[in-house]
Amino acid sequence: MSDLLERLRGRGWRMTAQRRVVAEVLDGEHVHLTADEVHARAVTRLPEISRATVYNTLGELVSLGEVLEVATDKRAKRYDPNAHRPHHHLVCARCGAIRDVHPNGNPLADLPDSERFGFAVSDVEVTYRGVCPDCASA
Amino acid sequence: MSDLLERLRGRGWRMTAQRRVVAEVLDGEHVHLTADEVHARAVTRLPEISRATVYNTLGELVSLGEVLEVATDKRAKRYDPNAHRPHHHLVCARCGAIRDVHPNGNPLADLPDSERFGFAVSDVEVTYRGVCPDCASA
DNA sequence: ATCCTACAATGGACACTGTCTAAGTCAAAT
DNA sequence: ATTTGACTTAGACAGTGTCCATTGTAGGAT
Repeated sequence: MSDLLERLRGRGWRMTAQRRVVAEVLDGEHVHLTADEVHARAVTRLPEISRATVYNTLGELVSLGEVLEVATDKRAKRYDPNAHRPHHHLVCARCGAIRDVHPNGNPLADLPDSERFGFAVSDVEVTYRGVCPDCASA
Repeated sequence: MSDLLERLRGRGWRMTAQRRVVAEVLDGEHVHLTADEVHARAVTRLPEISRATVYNTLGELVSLGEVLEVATDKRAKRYDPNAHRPHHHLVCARCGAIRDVHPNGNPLADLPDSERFGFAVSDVEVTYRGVCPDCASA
């Protein structure tokens, strides 16, 4: 994710130890942490980082389009660093595990004009639910 | 929605003034209230109804399959009484207005086995986002 | 190398959403 | 009318997120 740090610096983002740590924590595939989980992991690397800073930084990353907010469970928002390849989510109904998925077709095209109520529809978010292999065998 | 009350009574649901009021508040099409909005409206009809009762009653209606929980915005859960006709949602990105929509096709079929990660996929939820006519003209 | 200053971080208070509990109340079966 | 167990209540509590005044600092200017 050093390319992320590069991109951000190129946009005039002021680099601080806290922001670097947050970006590092978010690195990887199939990462979908809540803000407090990000904070917990960040603290192990930078003990004095505050919760407010993590929230602020996550909010900025979302505004910059580098990270997506995901509302798959109905509790906390989760943050998904995989913002540059469009994808949807598959969530385990029991344990909450989340995988990124790429369905066929284009759901946007499946919403006829008669069902758009005059909206300018620009985006669609698909959440599949099921039971993951671990929970099924338990 | 008196048919709802009938159905519930038929299932041995004990009828109380509070439950009746909650069910009445939820009546209608394109209704997607948060729990506290339901409480606010219920209070106008039954001033002493408590927040806990509204939460309990909504939870029971969800368990009974009479009302759906919807997580379209990332704040509070919303409750959708339109549980008997499957549908998805179209949300205004500015004002949060929500409409029920019925897209073509079956998104479940669009998730190939190779993208299921061994999950037993049982459900899919589609949220379209855009700008509603009111917000577009403002 | 040092200084400045605007931007960032801190931490604690606050707000919102939702859950829980103990005690009181009431619908409905008898 | 009585009884009983389910329902309701009020308020405390927990988790998530926001805000603000203060303090600290990155990075450009000197």
